[in-house]
Amino acid sequence: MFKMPRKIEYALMSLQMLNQASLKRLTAKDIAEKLGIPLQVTAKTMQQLMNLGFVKSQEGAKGGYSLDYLNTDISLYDFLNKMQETPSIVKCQHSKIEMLHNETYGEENCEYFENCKIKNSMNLIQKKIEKVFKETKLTEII
Amino acid sequence: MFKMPRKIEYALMSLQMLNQASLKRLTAKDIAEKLGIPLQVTAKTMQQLMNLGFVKSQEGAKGGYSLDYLNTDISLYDFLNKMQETPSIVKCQHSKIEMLHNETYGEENCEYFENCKIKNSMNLIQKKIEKVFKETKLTEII
DNA sequence: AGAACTCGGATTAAAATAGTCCGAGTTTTT
DNA sequence: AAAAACTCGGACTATTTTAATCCGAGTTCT
Repeated sequence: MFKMPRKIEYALMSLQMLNQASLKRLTAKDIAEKLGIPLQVTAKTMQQLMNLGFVKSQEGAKGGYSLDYLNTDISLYDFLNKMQETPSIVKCQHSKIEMLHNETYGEENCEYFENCKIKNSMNLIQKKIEKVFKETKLTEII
Repeated sequence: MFKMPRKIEYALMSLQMLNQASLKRLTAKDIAEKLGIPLQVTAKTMQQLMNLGFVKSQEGAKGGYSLDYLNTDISLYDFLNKMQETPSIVKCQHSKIEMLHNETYGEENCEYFENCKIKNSMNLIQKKIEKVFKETKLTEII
């Protein structure tokens, strides 16, 4: 349990490679081959990173991706959020996070919410987990 | 991401209810109805908790379950392990944990292991997550 | 014009998770 | 002794989530 989605791993590994390449541009193919990740998957990942502003892209021949250093100085927590991933150990915690994103979830997101006697404890753990991700900087990883 | 399996939630909620019932025995049906969890699922959960020694069972009419206080004084981390759940944020971390259980996994459990440049950072985060679960006692939750 | 790229929607495959079914055994009650 | 009220546990099915692929289109360099 508690596995990160592969798309997050792919994103982090790709960002790391771009960071090491410094100003040099790398194509999705370059990255895919060096890491051993399927090209199509890498391409998709790069596009998402592009849309979120973590990398800059250059289309066409001689094109490729380079790191956008301006936007990498954030916490892993914020990075995950931007990648549409929210670390939430139980459903009722997830709904709280989603609400920040203006989704229409209530705490009743969990069908057991009313009779649940462990939610306070879960909330405590949730906070500690969040703390770990908030304390970790993206730049420490890549 | 990072959701706990429902079977863990069910187990914790059930243990909490048994704890509150103190010495009184509760049937799977009692627990299922009060919590709103399907009976079959609750029954399965209770059996697992029984096999692991967290609860004592009495078969037949007037039977049911009661908490085995002797075995509840452990960390949430150990509880999860016994329930066959290992909090591991990435595959290569998971393999390490599995090895403690004498499974035949290597670090190559992850196909990207060799070229992966983020595994050290992931390991650091993994350790912090583990710490949270090791510091939390089962008795604090139930 | 052609080669080498990125863009992004749509689809499909695979895996993990959750829930159900059902026959059997045990203990109390009538 | 039979019925009722339970637990036991294997096998199965459904659902959801996650991962991977397909493919037509647009951009830039040579």
